[in-house]
Amino acid sequence: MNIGEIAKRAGVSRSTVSYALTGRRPVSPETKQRILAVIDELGYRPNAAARALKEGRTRTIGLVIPPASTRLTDMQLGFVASVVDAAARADLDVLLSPSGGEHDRSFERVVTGQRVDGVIVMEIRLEDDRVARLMASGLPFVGIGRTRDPAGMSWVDLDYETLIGRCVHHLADLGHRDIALVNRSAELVAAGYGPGHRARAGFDRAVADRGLRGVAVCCADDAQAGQACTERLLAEHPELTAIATVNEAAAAGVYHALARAGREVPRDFSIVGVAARHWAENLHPPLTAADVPAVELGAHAVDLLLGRIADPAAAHRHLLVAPPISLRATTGPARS
Amino acid sequence: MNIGEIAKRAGVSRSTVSYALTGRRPVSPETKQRILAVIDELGYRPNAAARALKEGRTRTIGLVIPPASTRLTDMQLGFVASVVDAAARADLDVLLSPSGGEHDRSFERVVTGQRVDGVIVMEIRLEDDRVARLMASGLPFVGIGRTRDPAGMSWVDLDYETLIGRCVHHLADLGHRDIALVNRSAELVAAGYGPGHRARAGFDRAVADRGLRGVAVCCADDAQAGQACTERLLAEHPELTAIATVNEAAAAGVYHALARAGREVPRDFSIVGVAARHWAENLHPPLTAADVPAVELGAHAVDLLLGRIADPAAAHRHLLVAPPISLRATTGPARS
DNA sequence: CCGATTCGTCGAATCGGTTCGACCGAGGGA
DNA sequence: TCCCTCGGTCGAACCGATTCGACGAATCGG
Repeated sequence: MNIGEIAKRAGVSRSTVSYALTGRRPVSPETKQRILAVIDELGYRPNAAARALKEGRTRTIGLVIPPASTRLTDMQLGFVASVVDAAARADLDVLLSPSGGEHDRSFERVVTGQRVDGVIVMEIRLEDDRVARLMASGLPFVGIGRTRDPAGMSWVDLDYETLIGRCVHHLADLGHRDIALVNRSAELVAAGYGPGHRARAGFDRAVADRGLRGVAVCCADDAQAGQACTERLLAEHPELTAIATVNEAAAAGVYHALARAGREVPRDFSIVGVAARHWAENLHPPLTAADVPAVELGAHAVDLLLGRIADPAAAHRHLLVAPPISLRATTGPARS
Repeated sequence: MNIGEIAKRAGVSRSTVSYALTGRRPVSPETKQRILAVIDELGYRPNAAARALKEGRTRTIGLVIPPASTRLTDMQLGFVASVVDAAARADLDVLLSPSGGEHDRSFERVVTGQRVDGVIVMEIRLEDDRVARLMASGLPFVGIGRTRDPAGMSWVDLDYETLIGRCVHHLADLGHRDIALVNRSAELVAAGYGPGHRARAGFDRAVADRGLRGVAVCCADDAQAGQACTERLLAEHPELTAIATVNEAAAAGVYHALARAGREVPRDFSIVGVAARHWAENLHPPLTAADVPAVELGAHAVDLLLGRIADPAAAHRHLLVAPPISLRATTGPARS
């Protein structure tokens, strides 16, 4: 089932079979026909390893994901799905590499074993070893997320700073004066997780700009934490009338805590966030939120990566998106 | 940066470098030391394609997932994560292949291009082309899920029939006489999706065994559909006092419809299901459910696959699990 | 009508590893 | 002392593709 077998059965040389398949040199119609017939009959496919060895590229990209121990959020899942999808459209395969935790052998294999033509890295920290490692290795890569100083890399990212700013302005426009930010988990923020820091910065700035009173808290990524966190918030700051959140996994808990506290949304209390559209729509009532365009970001990341693979010396590019807030059912005027 | 370069700098032949690395022939301590020093200095890693070509195996497994267009459920995500994790522990890489839809080129590449040593296939249908294709190809594979007649394959699966039977018995024990099954989507069931069919069969049997009145409906995989579906159910069958469900994504909608209908859970109405633990615990109130042991199933699938790769002629094995129902807060005695 | 292209094909080299057979020297048993 | 074994190493073959140089035949321009 290799190219030699095909050549023998078609009565030609191995190189002719290769040329018939790649079209890189002319082959007579009759010969080509004969070769293709044999290939079809035997179900032959070129051996990927042999081809990769000779061509020096694998037609595979790596996708570096957080380790399985940390559950993927709905948003992250959206990135994975869209990257896989976009790669499939470009006839690329995707090799998964959990990084962080104990799985750094996997990351090393992917980076250094010439297994992939390029890498997409998710969940980038403000200071990120993996980015440094990739830069040193010279392997083309694109970040979904960016480091503190991303000048030397290509990336796509959500503009959390602007996004949360918009959320705050939206609430301020509705008359809210006392608002809270429910951020991602304290561990993530402490570890230098970019979205956490940027959301905080955007919140602080917008609150100052509008002369509001703001309180920011961290919250683990699940509904229980969201509930506990909101209950504490309401107890310590009864004057609050609105919450902005970047923690989609906690949102259901926020709702629940408000309901138990007798605050009806959006009549007594407003919530606005950043979340996957699917997620926002499935909450009750549907969450007013900036819808994360995961499909667009993932596809763009693949595009950028293909560009870097084609020309590793080209200038770096990036995409920073700030999708508009979709008005759903969780924000309303502040009660005076 | 190839083995020849290492050999030259260490002053030995290429084969000696290879033996020093693999240990398949003795190498003197001094020589080995020298070689390792050079390797360390240059950061050399064997080229994966060359090794795969010569050895005839890739140290990579394929994971065939549903196409991105169909959102992964929390449970499916759990399988993916656990497979990736288990594979990483065995120093295997995972190649993702979305199958179905328009991405069958990806599936073909994986199966036929000798890119992987074996494949794990998720979301198997009662009649499944991919399984037939894999059997014909001779590539080792393991199903997460199984066909109607899975004798010729290795697989792991959840015993939905038993599981739903247990749910029904649990409800019957609590005195419920009129119960409904909220199944997966009509499209999935029509397409021969095993869990849908087996859940239905288990429901029907248990209902008959206990002399209950049961009604089974299909429901799309999201909260909105769950709500609509439950509202219809309550309108058409006001006598219902309990729901059993295998549709974790719809559960939040079921809750909401019940709340809007003024049925308090578990006082007026009971719900029991099959879901990821994480999911069940994050609902309010926490769902009484059989917790899907995704980690165990995924790890076992990888084990089975490694077994088949090691000995493709060995007898097929499988694992059918029916985890016990975790009592949480959504079932109570029927009000008489 | 002849030299220069072009077409169609072949053989051989190559990619970077692993592995087999062979060789040399040292040590052990008879 | 001789022969055999074994440790340690080398050179060459091989895995299955792509690609380069070469070569005969057909075609084209002048």
